[in-house]
Amino acid sequence: MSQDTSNAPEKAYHHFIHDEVEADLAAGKNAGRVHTRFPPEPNGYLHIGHVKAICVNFGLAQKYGGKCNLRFDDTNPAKEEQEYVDSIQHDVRWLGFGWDRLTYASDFFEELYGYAEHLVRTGHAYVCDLSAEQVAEYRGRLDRPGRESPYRNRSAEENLDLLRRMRAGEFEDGARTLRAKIDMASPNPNLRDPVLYRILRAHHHRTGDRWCIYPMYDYAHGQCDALEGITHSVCTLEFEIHRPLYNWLLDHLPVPHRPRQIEFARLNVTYTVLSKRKLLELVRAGIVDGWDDPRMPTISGLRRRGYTPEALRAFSDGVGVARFNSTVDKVLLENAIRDDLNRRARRAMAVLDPILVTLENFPADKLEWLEAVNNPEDPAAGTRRMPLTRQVWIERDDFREDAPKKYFRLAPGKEVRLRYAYCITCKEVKKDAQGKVIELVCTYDPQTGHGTTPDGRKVKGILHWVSAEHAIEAPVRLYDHLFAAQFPDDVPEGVDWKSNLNPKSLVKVAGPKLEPCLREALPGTHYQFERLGYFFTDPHESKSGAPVFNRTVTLRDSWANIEKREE
RNA sequence: UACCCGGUGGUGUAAUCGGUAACACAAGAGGUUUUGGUCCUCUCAUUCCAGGUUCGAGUCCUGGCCGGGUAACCA
Repeated sequence: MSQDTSNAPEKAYHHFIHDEVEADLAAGKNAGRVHTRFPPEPNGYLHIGHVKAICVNFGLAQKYGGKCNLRFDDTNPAKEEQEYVDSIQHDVRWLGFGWDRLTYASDFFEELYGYAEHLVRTGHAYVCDLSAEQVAEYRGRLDRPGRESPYRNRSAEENLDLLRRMRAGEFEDGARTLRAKIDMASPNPNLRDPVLYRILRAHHHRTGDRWCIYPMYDYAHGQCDALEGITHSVCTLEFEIHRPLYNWLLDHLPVPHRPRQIEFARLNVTYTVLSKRKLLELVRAGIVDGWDDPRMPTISGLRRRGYTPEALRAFSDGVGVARFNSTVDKVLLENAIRDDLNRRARRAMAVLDPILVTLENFPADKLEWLEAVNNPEDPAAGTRRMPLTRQVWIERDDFREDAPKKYFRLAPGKEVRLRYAYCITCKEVKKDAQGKVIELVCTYDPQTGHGTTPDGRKVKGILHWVSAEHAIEAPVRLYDHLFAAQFPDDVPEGVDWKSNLNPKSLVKVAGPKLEPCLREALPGTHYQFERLGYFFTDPHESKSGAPVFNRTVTLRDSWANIEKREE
């Protein structure tokens, strides 16, 4: 099992599945083996919810010196595609995990079919001629028992003949099914003679047109687990009610091994949706720019946004594993990436909404190079030099004509420091015809280099800036969460969940002014734009010498909190 | 309305055989700081309710209340 260890070791954590596994180990089960599997259906891209499932399954294998398979649950050819198979493998690897075996449920179609004949021969399954609607009707309701199918008591010989003819393609799609013979009165609907095989003429991404009958998830999953030697089949809570069927099948089949299903609560995160159906809808409707749009909660979207495998894994470990459905605050995800990038991202200056500052006592022909630290958290990152000239850009938000009480940035008559450079005092405000501030005339104090002041006066405000003469421009995209509502799914009857989309989830910055060193930013590089946030050069759209910056996440902004509170 | 599962601070998780509520994030207060970032310190719950067993209950029992899941020839 491979794992990226480029970062600090992740904190050890413990959850109830560890207890279960350890109890099995202590009881001497499975000859001390631990073997899990991550079983995605290749019908969409993996998202942050899968990150948790991946970390749990591969994590279990790592912790107990076991193995973990990647298994594609491809029993429904109508929905599954090779594109998804490829993206899933790529995402799992990128997250830092390597599987023991790569399998497909379809690898076992022949064995699965053999087991079906076994069930027929032993009188535990029958071919049913009821239509889908009739099956549903015969199944009864949640609070009412079902009725037995009139085909339930066919002889084993007849069933075997019909099953073989189903496989041979003698019947129309949907004409018959193979059903387990269990209990139509069971309070658990999964046990009311569940369908095991359906007739479906669809081209399968791996088996092509070899089969016209396909096993249902419930029938395939446990048997695949058994055939792969899986010891702990970890899945989400909604499969809990399927466990009796999972066990019933294993009880009635000559499987080589006995796996065990354990369920945990799937992950939910605020300000996003995590259902594949909805994500697909966003992609198909063109609301986002594909599965890897940086606003998508998909692994590929997060990657393009600038999230790192380490941050995603740390987030996953941090949310814990339990049997209680909960929704995690998205700030946990944001903090995970801030924490990681704080340590590794190089700093640079970028002014996104510029105002021109003219330093009236700075000679027009003077150019001064100032040393700036690349990463205060990592001395090995070294330093760089920034050019200072008579005119510089500063952030519009760093100037107020009428400064609020606790505002210690620039205002008329006030003094601030230009980071790594000198202290400046605002002398004059120039506006255009509409009253918009277009230029600030300031003086600089040449005695205030290197963070000092000659008289020891405190200058609290520190601004990022870029030389107007040297600034470069490049596309900068500010991403925010895709939905404006904390729980986008939570809409009243008849209201479209898409009405909760955040209209400002993507803002393209008009004329950013960037520090010249950023021109050389390579695709796929993390930066911190000081005082603003972490940015990532888009791996697809950046070209050498022409970077495109995606905002991964803003920096924590305690000033914004103060200002909000003061209102 | 049936069956199954669950309920610990604002959020998410902890708490060996029942032994006297921990951690992270958020929020608030303060300190350090040439990023209002980072970092450091402090503050913030009698564990859904009611009974019961016990020297002792978040952990066990009973009854309520609340939440989630389940009626695809989807996974």
